[in-house]
Amino acid sequence: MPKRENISMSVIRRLPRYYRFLNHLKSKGINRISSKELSEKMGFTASQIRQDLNCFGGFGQQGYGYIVEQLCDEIGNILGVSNGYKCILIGAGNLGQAIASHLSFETQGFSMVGIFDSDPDKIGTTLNNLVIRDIRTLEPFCQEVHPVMAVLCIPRSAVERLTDQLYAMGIKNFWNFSHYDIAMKYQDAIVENVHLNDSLMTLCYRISDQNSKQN
Amino acid sequence: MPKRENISMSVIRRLPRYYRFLNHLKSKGINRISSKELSEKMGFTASQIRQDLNCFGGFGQQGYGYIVEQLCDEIGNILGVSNGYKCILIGAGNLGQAIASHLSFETQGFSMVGIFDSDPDKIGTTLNNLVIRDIRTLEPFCQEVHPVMAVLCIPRSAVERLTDQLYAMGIKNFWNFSHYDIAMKYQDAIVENVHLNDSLMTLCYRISDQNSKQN
DNA sequence: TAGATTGTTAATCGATTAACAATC
DNA sequence: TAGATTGTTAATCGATTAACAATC
Repeated sequence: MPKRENISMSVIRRLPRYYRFLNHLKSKGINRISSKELSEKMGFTASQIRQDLNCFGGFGQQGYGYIVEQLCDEIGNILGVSNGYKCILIGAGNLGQAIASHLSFETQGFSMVGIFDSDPDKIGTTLNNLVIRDIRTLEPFCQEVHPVMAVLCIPRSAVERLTDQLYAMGIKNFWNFSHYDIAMKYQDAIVENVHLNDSLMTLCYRISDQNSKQN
Repeated sequence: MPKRENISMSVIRRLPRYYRFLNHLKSKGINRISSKELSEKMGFTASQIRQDLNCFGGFGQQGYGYIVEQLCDEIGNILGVSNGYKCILIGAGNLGQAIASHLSFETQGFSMVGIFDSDPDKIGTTLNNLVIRDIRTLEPFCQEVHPVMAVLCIPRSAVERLTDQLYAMGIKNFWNFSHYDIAMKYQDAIVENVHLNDSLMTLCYRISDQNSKQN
């Protein structure tokens, strides 16, 4: 199997884009593609594409290119899209609801098995075919079901205590929408942060910057 | 004023983190901080912090450090947090609702002035104190109010036509939650993408990768 | 003044791009 | 076989880190 040794985050973050684009090509019935064609359509360089792919193995054929479906499957395997890791959602507010219903977790490598909230009005109602459970029942639930990842859609103030609890129960992988810095406290945790505020402020900077240059 | 010339995205993406952390220090009543202290608390190197800040000007005092409130204000200005750029939200589904209510746009440099959707059940109802308008009234609205940024919370299939329309009306800045590649088509657009699926798949890769290493 | 810490230049490290030999 | 395109090595570019002179 692949060579794969300390792949850089720069490469890893491009994998989903390749996967998505190859799926798109596949659905259009395209069989074969060269790194040059891919580069033009995706806005990378052909060199980078070949470098990236060769971190994991030689998936192409010299003089021919890559077979779309095969490459797509390979990248899917590398990403682990069919692993179905059990995950739970903490916080069924607006954002939690959006996350739960917007993403088809099944096809992205995860399977949502539980949703938790502390709001009595929400507990017992259903979201995305799952009952919203009382956050106080988190521990017995985890002991029985053993989820491996938690999606954190709760305010920063609530995150510290909850991550402590989750970490103690063996959940060390987080998709974190709060601004609490989990990776700083738990060095061996795998944390993927989505900082919407930061993203928005970056956009703000870029608009401001362009405006100031036009004067 | 600042030197600021072709700041790299790496630097720009760290600015919101500085801003957030300095606000936090300010709220704790801390007056002064050195790059060394900041580096330990934020997980950057002191060198990097000084390099980053000096892209925009010399905000510190030799032998003393930085005055928290002053530095915070400077970064806030650089980001343009009080610019109040008018923006509109397209798509009031789960994600759009979450975005609209989760973020206090006023304090992030933007002011939400309109929400649009095509669903008759949603049109006319209110969200975050704004009436959800018929997407067909987008053009007259924009001609009157002149928003400068659009938040796109609509499916990929709807984005192409809509961005064409928005671009034609002079809106060239986008906070894009879909997977349609706006920047590829409109070279002069400023696009901030939030690709939740990609983020999730990256997490999936990292979990899979660690698991495979433990065997 | 002496000590501390900045601003800035130089060195290192890593990521991207270019070049080309291998080979389908 | 000739042409095309990969896999891979070498060159370039950019970002991070280290070092230190300037100075509060």
